Amino acid sequence: MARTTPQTHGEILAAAARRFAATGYRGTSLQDIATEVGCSKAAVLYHFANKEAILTELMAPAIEVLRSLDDRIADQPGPAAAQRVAAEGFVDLAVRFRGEIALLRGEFPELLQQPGFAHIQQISERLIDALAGRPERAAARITALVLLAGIAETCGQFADVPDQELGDALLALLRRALEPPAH
Amino acid sequence: MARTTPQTHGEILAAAARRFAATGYRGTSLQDIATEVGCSKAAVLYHFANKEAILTELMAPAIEVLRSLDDRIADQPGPAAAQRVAAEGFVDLAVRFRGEIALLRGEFPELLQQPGFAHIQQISERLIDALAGRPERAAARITALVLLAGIAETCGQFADVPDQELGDALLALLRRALEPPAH
DNA sequence: CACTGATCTGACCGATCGGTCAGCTCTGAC
DNA sequence: GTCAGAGCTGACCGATCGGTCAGATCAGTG
Repeated sequence: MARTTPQTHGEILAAAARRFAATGYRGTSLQDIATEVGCSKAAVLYHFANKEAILTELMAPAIEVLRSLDDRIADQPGPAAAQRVAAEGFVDLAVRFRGEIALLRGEFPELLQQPGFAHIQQISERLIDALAGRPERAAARITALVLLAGIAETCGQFADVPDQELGDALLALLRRALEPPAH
Repeated sequence: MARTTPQTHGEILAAAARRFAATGYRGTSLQDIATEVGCSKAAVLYHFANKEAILTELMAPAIEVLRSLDDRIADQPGPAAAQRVAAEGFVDLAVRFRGEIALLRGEFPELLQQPGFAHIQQISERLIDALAGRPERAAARITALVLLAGIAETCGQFADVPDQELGDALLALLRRALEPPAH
């Protein structure tokens, strides 16, 4: 019965990803994950300090890319370049990590308030400003927020669309919808 | 101590709306609502059959408008007219009921699967097809879904924006972003 | 006055949650 | 052969959840 394999850690991650995608983070219990893996709930908590640690590890790669996108946007010389980099970078992020993003489906607000994700909210703010181009205009901010939230909320549903096709469609949408920055 | 007023029903509804808006449907317990009202949890369940019944009653007006919009879309002679009616009707719905929609923030997927909201999902499907204009094209469907989800997810955050301004911004966004139907 | 029905309460229920803990088993090093 | 430690288990914990129930309170009616 006892597992001699130290790969349980990875199996738990994979099982958690499947369960989170199916029923959400809150809607998935540690027992659900344990059952999917075929081990006890205590075994899950042997490999991870707590439930949030599983989510944090699953999201780590996506968060790292988001953080580097934030840096790249800050390095741009002007709002026009920042908007272009933000749009392309965010679409790339959404397409590449749409599986991971889907795990958070419908739980962004709550999860972003957890201690481990506090800085994500600030990055999102800057991303919205960059996308808006003219963040002082309410309409521009509304546009950027709708598009950001819409892509984040739905990209996980397009698991069967090829990366290239999805990326092209989203980028075309952003180019049509976003308002160009001033001057 | 005992309330002689039969207006508790309304007070519970108002309190539930506040709590749902603050912490979401799942994140709000019957005890939370009772505390906000200043009565016992049992009193809440005296006025409502169960927790879902509170949400159902809160959402009833918005759902009724959504249903009538669905009918109006079906009555249109062609895809171009259907797209126009869908866009204008959905924006109007989102603006007028952005308070109610905010209650569902981040819980659409789970809540739509509850028995009382089963038909909403089918209406949403038809709304997306109408907005897409050319639903046979993947890119058009992606665009429509992103915009629909984005507006639904964010409109509750614009409580301080006047109806007119928010409606204009959203409608302008849809007109820029949606692809015209074939003919 | 007695009675009724609407309103509301506190105590309680079973289920489930995230998390803890003592201890078992097996493997590899010495 | 012995021992340490990694991996894992089942039993258990306190908290919280939605929901139930018997009964208290009170207004209105006759």
